[in-house]
Amino acid sequence: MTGKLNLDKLDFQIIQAMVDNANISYADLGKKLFVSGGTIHVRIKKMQELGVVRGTKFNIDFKILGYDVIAFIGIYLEKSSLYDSVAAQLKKIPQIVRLNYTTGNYSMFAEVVCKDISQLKFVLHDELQKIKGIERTDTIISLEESFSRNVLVAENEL
Amino acid sequence: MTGKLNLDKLDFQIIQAMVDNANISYADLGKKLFVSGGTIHVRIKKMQELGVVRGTKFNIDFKILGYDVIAFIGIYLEKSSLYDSVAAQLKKIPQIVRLNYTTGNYSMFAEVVCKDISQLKFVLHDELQKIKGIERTDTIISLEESFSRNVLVAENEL
DNA sequence: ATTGAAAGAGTCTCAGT
DNA sequence: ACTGAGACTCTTTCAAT
Repeated sequence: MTGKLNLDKLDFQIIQAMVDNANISYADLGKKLFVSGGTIHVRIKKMQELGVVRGTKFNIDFKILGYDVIAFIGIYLEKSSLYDSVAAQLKKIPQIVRLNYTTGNYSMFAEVVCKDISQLKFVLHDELQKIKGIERTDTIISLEESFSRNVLVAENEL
Repeated sequence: MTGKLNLDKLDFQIIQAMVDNANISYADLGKKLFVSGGTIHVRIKKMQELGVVRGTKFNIDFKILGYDVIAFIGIYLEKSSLYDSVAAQLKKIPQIVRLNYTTGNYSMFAEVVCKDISQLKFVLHDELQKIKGIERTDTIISLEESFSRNVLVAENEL
């Protein structure tokens, strides 16, 4: 699936430099990596065409905005064939920001972001209980996020 | 903590427009929101000063790069006072991209991103077993990510 | 493939409202 | 607080290597 991407050291260096902060200019990044700004541009264009670079995103501090309650919900389904139907219903709940189909302790695993505990309670007691096909759920509340980072791409290639 | 942020409808509209794709220009975004490009600029500058907007990030498709094995690890500690020491050791494992201190089924909850199952096996069997203070772990492997999105900011304010 | 420079587009500032 | 225009910086293209 990954096909022949043929990325070299410079490509990975560009990804590493921009993945957490894309504010540096091509000219400055070129200086840092000992190539011209034009080369940085060509490489990024190539990676966009390959689909490796999808674009840029705003980096928002949701905590400051008041969204500081994070919880994980492990979901047991009555039958695993109910996955698609339950997933569609979970997607309608805006506080659920991520959903994975999993193997191990749970059939599905969701991440929830809320403004406060009462909103979380609402999601768990009101929204989730409405959904048919869920046998039971385990709630894991995050008291603190120790760290969150991107996978370090090409540890070996550099 | 969140203090008086005093963000209005326009600020939230800007966040919503830029959080998933920050490539639109201030002039074009201004047209869409019926204000001038200069106003968009002032608002974003204000939100950067407030710390709400941290900057921009490259949006990378890690799956295309070959990082397509995602797993979650629930960790039981021997004593919860070991949290800081265990967290410091987990941070040294590059495949662990996120760690939360949790209440509920587990003491800690980690997310792992690997290139393949054998790399995951290495993290679980070799790296994790070395760490003192971990009683046992549950591994939840993601077979498929149904969706992943940002929290919808200010559902009520808009 | 990379470079350096020119053209085009975007950001940033500011005087006026 | 918003606007529009000018100054400035960055991106993008391209001929030359």
